[in-house]
Amino acid sequence: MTDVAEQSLVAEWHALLARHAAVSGALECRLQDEHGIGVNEFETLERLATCDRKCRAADLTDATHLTQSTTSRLISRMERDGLVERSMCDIDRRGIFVMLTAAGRRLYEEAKPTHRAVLREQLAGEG
Amino acid sequence: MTDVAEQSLVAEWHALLARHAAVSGALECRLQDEHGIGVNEFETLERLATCDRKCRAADLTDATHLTQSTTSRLISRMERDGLVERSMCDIDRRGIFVMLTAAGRRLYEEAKPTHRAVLREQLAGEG
DNA sequence: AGACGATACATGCATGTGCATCTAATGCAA
DNA sequence: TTGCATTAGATGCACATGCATGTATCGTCT
Repeated sequence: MTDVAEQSLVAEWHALLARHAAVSGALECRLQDEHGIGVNEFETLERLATCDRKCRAADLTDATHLTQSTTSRLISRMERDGLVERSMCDIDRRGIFVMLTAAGRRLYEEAKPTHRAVLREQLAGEG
Repeated sequence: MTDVAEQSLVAEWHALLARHAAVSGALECRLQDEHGIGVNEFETLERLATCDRKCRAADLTDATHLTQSTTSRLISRMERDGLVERSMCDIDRRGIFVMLTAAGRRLYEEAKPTHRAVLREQLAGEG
């Protein structure tokens, strides 16, 4: 690999880092300020809202790119805040289902326009 | 904005999230396993190595997309591990200079091929 | 010179994170 | 059926992170 090719690879990585930092930072601020949730909470709400209201914990791990343990605690925090509920998974009693509460669905609907607006601002003309 | 345009915006964001998670996750693993450092440590080493060996703390904050306090602690950890040194900044006594030690420079040179290899694997054919 | 807001960095504190591990349930094999 | 490796999720622990704030210095204005 030539030096110039390597440099462009590094530049691409730095661009990816910068874009991720910009978008997730902006989302984090706006979602926190306007709705009191973070990016991971929003992604979790969205996944649950578009998943027939019933979702395994492992599905949420995939959706958020977090680890299994972090997902477990995220669910706990959201449960504490009344946004989701855990329920026993009858087909596999090791697992759990996570479901949106009414408050969780309401918060998702409220936060969604903010989320989309930030994406429009941050990703404008770069698709 | 049409629904389809909104969906593509969301898809673009999710693609960015996935790419970031894949590349930074792979870098984190490989750099940790093979050299005992994380992505932020590597970016800091690289910045210092390509910056005439002298850098203000604030410059490192920019390079890593971290906050100021996190950067301060990152420098502390790297100083504890013998990779960098803090020195008084004579032109502005509020600030500090951060410099690579010989060990820090050696570690950077060792880790750089790993870093580039992971970028090649992860970013292949997507530039 | 003296006062005051701005800037650079450090730090106390609460919280988020991953790793390793634990428990319980599953599936498969003997 | 019993035994054992595997899987789902919870949790103890150490550590990283950000926010708010503290300290010292700088620059400017009077």
